[in-house]
Amino acid sequence: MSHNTAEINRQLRKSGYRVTPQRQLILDAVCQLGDHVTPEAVYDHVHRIAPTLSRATVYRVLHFLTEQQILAMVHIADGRLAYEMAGPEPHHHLVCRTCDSLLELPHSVLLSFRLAMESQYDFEIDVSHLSFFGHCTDCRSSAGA
Amino acid sequence: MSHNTAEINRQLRKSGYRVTPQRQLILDAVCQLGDHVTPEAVYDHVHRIAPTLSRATVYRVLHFLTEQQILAMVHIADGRLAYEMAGPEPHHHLVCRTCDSLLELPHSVLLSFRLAMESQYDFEIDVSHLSFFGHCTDCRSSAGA
DNA sequence: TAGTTTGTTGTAAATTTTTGCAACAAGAAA
DNA sequence: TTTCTTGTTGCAAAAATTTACAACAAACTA
Repeated sequence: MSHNTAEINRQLRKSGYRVTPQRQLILDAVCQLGDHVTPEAVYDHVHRIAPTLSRATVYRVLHFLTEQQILAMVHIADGRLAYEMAGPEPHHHLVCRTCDSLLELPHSVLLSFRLAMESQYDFEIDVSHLSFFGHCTDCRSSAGA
Repeated sequence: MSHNTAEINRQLRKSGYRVTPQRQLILDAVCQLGDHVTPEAVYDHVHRIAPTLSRATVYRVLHFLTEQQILAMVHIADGRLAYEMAGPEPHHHLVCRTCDSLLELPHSVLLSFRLAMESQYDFEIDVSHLSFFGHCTDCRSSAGA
């Protein structure tokens, strides 16, 4: 848990948005809860602190903070969504379809791929976060075959 | 629309599953409706033909056919899910976030990336379909900056 | 073809996520 | 501090997705 609150608040106000207690609570929650935080986990967490804070607000704020690039949207198993802090250094995930484990992928391994798409297709891939699905070491070896 | 019905049916029965009219209708629908078919689009389509076919069945069958690798799950914008036929020839998409255009990516450009993940992380990426989001040539040049 | 097994479906309810709208309140200005 | 504008929130309802369970029916066997 360590985001520059002052800087984020300045950024929001500068863009004409407001800094509300709800937004701060939700941002803190994602920050504290870690790498792939589900909306429900955020709601459970903030609801203890602010019982009137509604689910609708959780969803809206998560979406909003993602648009502001303060959070990043993460695809976890079976098409579910989660969120995490959007650090200055993007990272990505290898998601195991069998055991749902997440493996972090450093941004560097995607740079060449991104450059290739840019030079070959003149297409600029948004790499704030990517998830790749497949099967991890353990599940592959225990799958028989 | 051209999937080998007989072969698929044989595959299902061999695995102990059943070939039902609902499954065939839903598979046909995805096939006809093309790339990135949403559950709702499937439901609208099959519901005209079989009014009693329920939404629950649509969701269940889409999930089931994906597990059987007959369909592929596709992530479309803002975390929504869609489906398409999982052909023997995987292909991928560059999805423009501005104009929604689709650019097809031949499977070959992903092979080296996939091999890298396998050798470096011992993780086997499922590449039946991948979507990358970003911005295409046209939208990048007209976006100013 | 009739009988049996058990995978599937439809219904309805539970969950999850989104949305309309009136009341509220953050931030700017006076 | 008070006032004003309008971005935000909470509520409740709508929409999307999942799940429990009894009835149904696909596929196998005789």
